[in-house]
Formats: sequence, structure tokens, C-alpha cells
Amino acid sequence: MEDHSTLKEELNENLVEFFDRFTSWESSVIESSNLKISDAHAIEILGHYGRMNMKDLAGRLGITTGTTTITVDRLEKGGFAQRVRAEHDRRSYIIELTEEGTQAYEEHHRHHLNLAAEIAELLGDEETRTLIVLLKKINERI
Amino acid sequence: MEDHSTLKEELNENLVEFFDRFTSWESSVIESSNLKISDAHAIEILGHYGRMNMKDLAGRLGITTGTTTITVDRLEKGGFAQRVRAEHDRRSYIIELTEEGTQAYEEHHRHHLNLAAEIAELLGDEETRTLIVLLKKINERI
DNA sequence: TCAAATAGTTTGATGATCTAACAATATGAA
DNA sequence: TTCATATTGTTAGATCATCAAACTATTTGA
Repeated sequence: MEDHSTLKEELNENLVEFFDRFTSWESSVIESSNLKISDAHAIEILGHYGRMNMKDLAGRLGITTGTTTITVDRLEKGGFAQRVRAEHDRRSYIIELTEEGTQAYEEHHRHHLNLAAEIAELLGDEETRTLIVLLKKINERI
Repeated sequence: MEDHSTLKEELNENLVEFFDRFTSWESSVIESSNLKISDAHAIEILGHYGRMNMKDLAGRLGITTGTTTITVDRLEKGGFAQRVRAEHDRRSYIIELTEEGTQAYEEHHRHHLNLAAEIAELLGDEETRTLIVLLKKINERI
């Protein structure tokens, strides 16, 4: 259907395919965890960046604080996270992972590292380093 | 928060960041189009692979035919696509983009090519070709 | 020919998300 | 200090995306 007559067209094709594959890989990992997608995302952020308040969590997730309230309610109900009163601002809560939440994060992280390891093995050290350099350049600018 | 003590950890970090950036870029492109996300995805598939029946469209989208019915209903209502009776199977419809739908696809595709062009310019021809090679290897196996 | 399979739709449910209005608290200028 | 304004988080009411299961119409194959 598509011809790759130019470099940018070929790059686009491969970027889109990579993105689609990564997307379906991520969904299947989340599915296997028995968590809702939004819960899994919140756990990912909290595990990666550490405890933070509702506003920052919403910001990192790219959603409103209203939606974040609902997500954190469910995480608390499921025993994955807890709200702790912020010391210096009584309007605010700090959200942190519980032991169970931390385990769920680590489980998810292991899946990611396995995928990265698989790619690194496929490419070899030299090309893996090259890929990292290219991704860094792109991430800085896009 | 993270240390990149191993190659796979550093690769994972950069892959995840790249994926997140691409995700939010894609949402903002769709938002600017005034289409619903599911409609935009269907238009992307139909524009890329051409006309197909409901079942194949659902398969390409990775959703059920029930959900696809709703999406195609809205695409028809909006004038972006139309159902045509399949010649050799009267249970089946072929879904195809209208003129307006094709324009919407091309608009979306232009955005993609602009992003690819931006990346290609950032990297230069040599590194762009390298990136394509690496993505191809990964896409074949993941 | 007719039972089983298939394509698509409908129905009833849940989940993810938004905006707008709200309550509680913090902040800063008069 | 005080009070208007800003900020943090929650709630309410809405839309959209999605699924599974039941259904209709049609095709297929033993």
C-alpha cells in the first residue's frame, strides 16, 4: 500500500510499526497484571518517580486531578497506594505505594527490563549503544 | 530516581521516554483534528490499508466488531466513510473512506511525515538510515 | 437440506476521561 | 492582620471507548 520513496516515509513507517508493537506489548503486560490500565499507569509513575501529591501525579499522568482522585480511590481500595496528609499544606495529600503497590511496580518493571534485554541481545552491545544515542537525541528534541 | 547501571536499564529508560513522547504527540495531533480517537484510528487503518470489511477492520484496530459497528456508524454520520454491500457475501459490508475521509487521512499522514522529517533532519541521513535499520530489526522480532 | 459457522448489530455493562462547581486551605497585598 | 484571590483536591454529571453475550441474516459443508 505504501511506497518508501523517501527516507522520511520509510522512517515514518517503521516508527509507526514500532509504536504499534510497543503499544500492544504494553497492553498485554498490563492485562496479565489484573490491574485496570489507569491504575497500572499510576503505579508506574509512583514507582518510577516516588511519592508525590495529587496534582503532580495528575500532571505526570497527563490527566485532570478529578480523574486522578478516582484512580487513587481505587488504588487505595485495592491496597496498592495510600494517601498521607502533607505536612506543610493541609489541602494536600502525598500518594505513596504500599508494599503491595511496590511489588506490582517491580513486577511491571521486570517485564520492561526483559523486553529491553531481548532487544539488547538482538542488536548486540554496539548497536544497542547506538540506539540509545539516537533515542536520546530524539527525546531531547521531540 | 533511576540509575542506569546496565545497558538494558538505560535502553529501557529511553524506550519508555520515547514511547511516552510519541503517545502525547499522537494525542495532540488527533485532538487538533476534531475527530474522536477511535474514529481517527479507523480512518488511519482505512487510509493505510484501503477498504475492508467490518471483521478485518476490527482485527486491524484490535477491538471487537461490536465496537467497530459504533465507530463506523459515527464515521458514516460524519461523512468520513461509507458501508458498501459486499458482492459475494450478503452478510458483509465493505467500509471505505469518502472524499472527506480520505482528506482527513491525508491530513493526519502529513503530520506523521512532518514528524519523521523533523527527526531525519535532527539525525542527518547517515544516522537516520541507521535508525531505520535498527527499528526494522526490532519490529521483525518483537 | 439443515446444522453449524460466520458477519455484523444490539444491548447492557464497566472504565477512562473531561468540565464545572464546590470545600478547605494557603498566600499576599493593603 | 485581614480579606480577596489562588490553589489543592473532591464531587457531580456528562461523553466516549470498550467488552461480552444474545441476536439476525447469511453462508457453508456434511
